[in-house]
Amino acid sequence: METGYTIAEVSDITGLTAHTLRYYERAGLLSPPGRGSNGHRRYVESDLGMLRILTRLKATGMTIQEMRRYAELCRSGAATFEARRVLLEEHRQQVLDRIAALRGDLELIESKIKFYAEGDTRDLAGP
Amino acid sequence: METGYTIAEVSDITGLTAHTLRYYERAGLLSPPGRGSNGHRRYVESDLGMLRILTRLKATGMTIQEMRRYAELCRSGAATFEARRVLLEEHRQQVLDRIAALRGDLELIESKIKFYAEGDTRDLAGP
DNA sequence: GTCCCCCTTGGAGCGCGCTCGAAGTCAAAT
DNA sequence: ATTTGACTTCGAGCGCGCTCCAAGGGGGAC
Repeated sequence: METGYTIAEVSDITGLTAHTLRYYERAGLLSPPGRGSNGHRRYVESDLGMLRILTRLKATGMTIQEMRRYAELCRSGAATFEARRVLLEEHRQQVLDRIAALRGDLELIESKIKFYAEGDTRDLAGP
Repeated sequence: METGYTIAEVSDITGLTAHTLRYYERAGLLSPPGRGSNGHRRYVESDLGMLRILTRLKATGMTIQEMRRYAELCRSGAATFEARRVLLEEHRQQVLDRIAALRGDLELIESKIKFYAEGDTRDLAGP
């Protein structure tokens, strides 16, 4: 038995398809993993750690480009800790801003819901 | 002077390009507006009202397909008030769920920020 | 041997939501 | 009369993030 995880195992663990995992590698989000004696990819724990944070970044709206930038910093060693922190803090702020914007957008939607709930035929700007 | 707004005026008001406004019409989000004597589109207040809600729906992640469904209900008259309310309430819940998910995703990102801020070289799962 | 299944690569294709370009019409200004 | 400029239609093109396909290899079970 070889050490590490096959692409299928990582797919099961992360919920990403094998196709997507190879795509992430091509896109520079994931450093090319080692290979087993049969030439198949063998992923290790740190790959899983990277995928965990990448999926959170993606879920919060980070683009592939920005994720690549983060991944590049990670590959450049501990000297980039500060740059990574800054990058993540900027992203954090963007997410907070987006949550605030969503709340604002919800207000109009909720006023519309109220309008429909009241069956209010008075004028409230058509649709 | 003809009544209503030209496509350029609506573009200015909404921030959507004229191209996008025509696209929304093609896509069934906006009922075809009236035309001036020169054949140009003349938008009216209710079109602006529709665009206001559409932009909020879009900003909160609704797809064009779903917006078309809403627009179709709007075109079908007051009998669809209840259906529109249900549609908007379902969307509202999805947005609330998404906000909650974003908050959850932020937690991992923030733990990572903390890790980098402390320059903590102890093991905390690699990248 | 010969199934079967998982893996490999390279490259094409897709759905979304625009975005743009070409070619033409019309009205007002010069 | 010509130029300018805003509008019209139709259809193609684009960037993103996958998603899928074809063709092939390697290894275990029977």
